[in-house]
Amino acid sequence: MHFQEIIQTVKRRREMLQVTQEELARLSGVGLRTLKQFESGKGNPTLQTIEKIVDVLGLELVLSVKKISYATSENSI
Amino acid sequence: MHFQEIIQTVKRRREMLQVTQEELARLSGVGLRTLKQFESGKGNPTLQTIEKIVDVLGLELVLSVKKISYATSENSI
DNA sequence: CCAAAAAGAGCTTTAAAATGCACTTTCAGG
DNA sequence: CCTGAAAGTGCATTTTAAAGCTCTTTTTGG
Repeated sequence: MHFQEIIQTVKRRREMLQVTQEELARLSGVGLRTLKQFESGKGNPTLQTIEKIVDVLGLELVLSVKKISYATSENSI
Repeated sequence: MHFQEIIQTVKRRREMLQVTQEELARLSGVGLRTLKQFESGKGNPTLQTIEKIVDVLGLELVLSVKKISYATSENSI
């Protein structure tokens, strides 16, 4: 899952749960500025920061074996 | 997947592939010191740094919905 | 339409990550 | 056993993340 995909997933999840950035920041104990930077793709947060954020969203970061991507067809998840 | 689990997974994968820390550092373009810090649990790398490392190991970071953990039985993966 | 909420963005300071270098300790194989 | 390789660790410097504050722009709902 590329960086951008992680960002989009987090953002969508937050919107789906109807949580504002400010609320998520507060609930996760992460700075609002940090969250904004992350969601806008301008940040590069540490693992611990990301874990805090995704935890509140009921998500988790998982390591898995990379999916094989075929040259011609890039089937989205 | 908690921080520690991610660390252990990366380390095990590296060992499984019989790659030294030095080689992995080189192949991933991450500093050797950074990798060592990470594997020893003393570092807290950024998302981009982690992605570089796991990429070389044929792994990827994925966001998934958190698994429900039952109170009494903590079944490992 | 309008006002409040939410998101976007600039700025600055502090803390921490990244990393090269050198040295020590542990491990593995001959 | 011994030696080289690999891993562990201290240190210092540079770069970057974290985050609070403020202001601007966009969005939303009445």
